[in-house]
Amino acid sequence: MSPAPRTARATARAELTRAILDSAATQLADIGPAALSVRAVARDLEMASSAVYRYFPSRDALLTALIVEAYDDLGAAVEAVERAVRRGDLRGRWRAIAHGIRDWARAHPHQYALTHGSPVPGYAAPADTVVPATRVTLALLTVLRDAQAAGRTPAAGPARVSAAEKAALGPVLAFVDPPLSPAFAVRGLTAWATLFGHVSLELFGHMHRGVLDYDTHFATVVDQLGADLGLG
Amino acid sequence: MSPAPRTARATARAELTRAILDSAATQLADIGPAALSVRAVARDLEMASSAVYRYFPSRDALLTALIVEAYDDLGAAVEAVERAVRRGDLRGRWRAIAHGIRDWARAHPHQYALTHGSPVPGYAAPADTVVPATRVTLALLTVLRDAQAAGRTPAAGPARVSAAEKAALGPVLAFVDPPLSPAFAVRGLTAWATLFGHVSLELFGHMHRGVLDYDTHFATVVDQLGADLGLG
DNA sequence: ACAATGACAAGAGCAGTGCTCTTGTTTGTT
DNA sequence: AACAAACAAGAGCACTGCTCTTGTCATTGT
Repeated sequence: MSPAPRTARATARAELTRAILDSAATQLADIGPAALSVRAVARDLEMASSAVYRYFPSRDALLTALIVEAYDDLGAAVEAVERAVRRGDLRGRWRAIAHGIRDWARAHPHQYALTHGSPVPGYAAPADTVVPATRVTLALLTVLRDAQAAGRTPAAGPARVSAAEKAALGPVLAFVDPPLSPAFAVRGLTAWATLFGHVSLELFGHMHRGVLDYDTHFATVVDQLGADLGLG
Repeated sequence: MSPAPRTARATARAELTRAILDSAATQLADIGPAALSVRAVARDLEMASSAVYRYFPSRDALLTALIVEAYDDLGAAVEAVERAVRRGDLRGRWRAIAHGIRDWARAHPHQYALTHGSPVPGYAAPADTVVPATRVTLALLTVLRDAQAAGRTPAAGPARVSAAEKAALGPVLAFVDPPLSPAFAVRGLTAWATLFGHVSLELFGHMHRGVLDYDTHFATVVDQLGADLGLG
């Protein structure tokens, strides 16, 4: 993370690192994470496979870099569509985030599988990935915070949240400032799970193809969740 | 699927097939699906790797068999806990199903990843898997049907379901008899997505470890969904 | 009872993988 | 100019899924 001197060698290294990532990203989008091969990347760049290991110490490290990029790409996409909505239009912002997630996932199924599918076996997501992974969660929580600040309250649901659950929520409440009320947080986390559950079930082929019109149904669910959250 | 003659050869084949599946299942639970190796299975059974291919034409076929077994295992586990609840206790049945899914997933994380995680790359789930995959969905829909028959109605949510959404729901309504009302189906599908979304986010490490007490929070969410469904 | 047929196990082998080690070259620093 | 670090390339190891060939056994038809 140091500024890296602008020597010929340093710029060459930076360029090659990017080239490796780009080639890997292309392969990832084409054939999926498990079939990603450092030898194939090396072939694509017309270099020796052993040379790639000078830039990424292992295949997993390369995969990790791709995961970080995917999270960032998703985060940027969601933030972009959400930013385009008038601040006061809480329902619109919620809709933008929800559909933004699904649209991105459908456009980048392999990346979505990498970030939100089963973790690559024998591979534990390193710390580098958690910060970029937070971006869309933060966008969602921010909308909830604004809703709370605007005096909205979750429409339905158990009136009061048990003390145990309040404790269970813990630091989640303080992810935004001012902190979320437990009731809002519970509904918010539920909506979050519903969103990703829906996208996962759709993308991973669990909603029997042809039996359901995803576009329509997802829109219905999103609006329902929005209503549950008291956004409109 | 033919009754298979009871010759010495046939029984030997059946036994070896089972032995292969058992060894593969053990490996799967240990090291995950991607690391599952037919050569390792062959080593475990002290046979030539090429001999395994006489029983399963490819590694994917072996994986498919394991997926079917996993779905059946999950289905059986959920049905077992649900059956233990008094029929009239709709909320209890719902809770049993929900917690049954999560408990099974936590006890068999690799199997869960196989069934509900990202599909193994370059691998499309064949038709054999869809029937066993339906078991838990059917259990959930049956509870909803019974709730509907008992006069319950979804607590919250948009009063009426749009015509487009009714059409989108399509055959899902008729999965049980008598068919589900659209309002119930929407809520039910949403709850279904929330359930699996929650379990996936928890198991795949997206809910920041330590920040949330899963046991308590999941119970809260389940009860909230139950209330949304009008089950108590 | 015998011979033909099919199922089977085993081994060698191919093409591919991640990764390491060694060798020789280029670049940047003192 | 001298030295050290960074680099590319190649060979090689151990592994993978899978195929093909060879030889053996059980089952079946005559």
